[in-house]
Amino acid sequence: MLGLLSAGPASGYDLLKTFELSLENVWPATQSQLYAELGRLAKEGLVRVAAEGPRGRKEYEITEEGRAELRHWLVEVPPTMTRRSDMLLRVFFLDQVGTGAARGYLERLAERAVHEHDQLLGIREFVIGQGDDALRLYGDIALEWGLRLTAAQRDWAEWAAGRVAALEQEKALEHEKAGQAVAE
Amino acid sequence: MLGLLSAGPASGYDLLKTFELSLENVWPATQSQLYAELGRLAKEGLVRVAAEGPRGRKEYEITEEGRAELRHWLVEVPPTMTRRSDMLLRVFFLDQVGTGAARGYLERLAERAVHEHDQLLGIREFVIGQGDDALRLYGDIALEWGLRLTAAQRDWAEWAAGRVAALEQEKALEHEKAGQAVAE
DNA sequence: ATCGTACATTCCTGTGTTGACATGTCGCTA
DNA sequence: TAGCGACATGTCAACACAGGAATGTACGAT
Repeated sequence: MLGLLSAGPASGYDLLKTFELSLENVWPATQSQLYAELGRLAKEGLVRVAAEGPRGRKEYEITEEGRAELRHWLVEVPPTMTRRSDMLLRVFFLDQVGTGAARGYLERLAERAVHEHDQLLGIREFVIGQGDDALRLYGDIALEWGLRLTAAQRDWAEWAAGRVAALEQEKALEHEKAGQAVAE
Repeated sequence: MLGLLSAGPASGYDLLKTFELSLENVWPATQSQLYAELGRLAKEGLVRVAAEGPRGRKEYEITEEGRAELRHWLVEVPPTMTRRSDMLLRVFFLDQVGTGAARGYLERLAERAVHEHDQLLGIREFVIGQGDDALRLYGDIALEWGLRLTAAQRDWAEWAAGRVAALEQEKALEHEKAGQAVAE
């Protein structure tokens, strides 16, 4: 929120829209959180109510302290790598459902990755050439991350489905062999 | 937890160790959560206390209902893609700190990705050839995801740092030109 | 003039998550 | 045999988060 306000003053409602439209991919937030956080930030002096508009609108702006805190967070606080992926967690237990269903799961992951990749391409077309040099660059860099991630996800899921298919084949062969042995 | 118990009975303490050792990368959990969840699962009939050992040890085992629920979750509940990456969120606001610091941030991301990649390679060496066919396969698939993710992260961060460096150059040139114009 | 929609905020409930604290047992070894 | 370290479970307070309900205002179109 400090980041968004650093680009100019906005109300809680404005910020909410921004989260829904452009930031939901990297940091979803609900309105309860948002308004609560605005209050907290105001109490800490990192933001301030700059103006009150119609409909009880309170326009917030970032303070110098807030800007300093933002810069501090950006460069000095070590980023925490996102863990906790239920998509990956399931992979660990995929042996519980047999090779067929496991392969299906991985194939669906691949499809999904392709779908998300396409959506990101659409966004890129849409935002192309908007904003000034610096803003465009960093937006572009973030988008590129999504593009690479979804591409990697697709490749991986397809590769994994292939590995499972190989195991399936192997098992089928063994089974056949065992059947022959019994027949002899 | 149902997944872990599907491989055989274990106590809360055992599960805790497993989370710390092998699952912390995809799904960290604290002991308070763990014991609370075990109680909840027992109340719902998805797990059952199979035996009581020394030191008050309670060995849990998965029930048929639990196994069914696990299978249900694995194949029918749509996986939620992990969003919320503070690493990526920062990128959006990197124009607040200037090109130098921004480039530094991205370069550190690249280093970090290389480091994590190496750690995963170490884990792969360590676990190679453990477990039966199916278990090894799915563990391997999960590990491969980490490998590909960290590799993509490194490539991306290096590429992004390059883009920022280009912008830096461009700005320096403009500045120089402006200086010349003033001098003339 | 009025009615629907978008604007705008606040509060509430339930759940997930973390971290700390409390409590106690068993087995080994100095 | 005293004590340490690993084993083992349980509880609590604080906070983050999601979803929704309640409330009201202003603007634009018919």
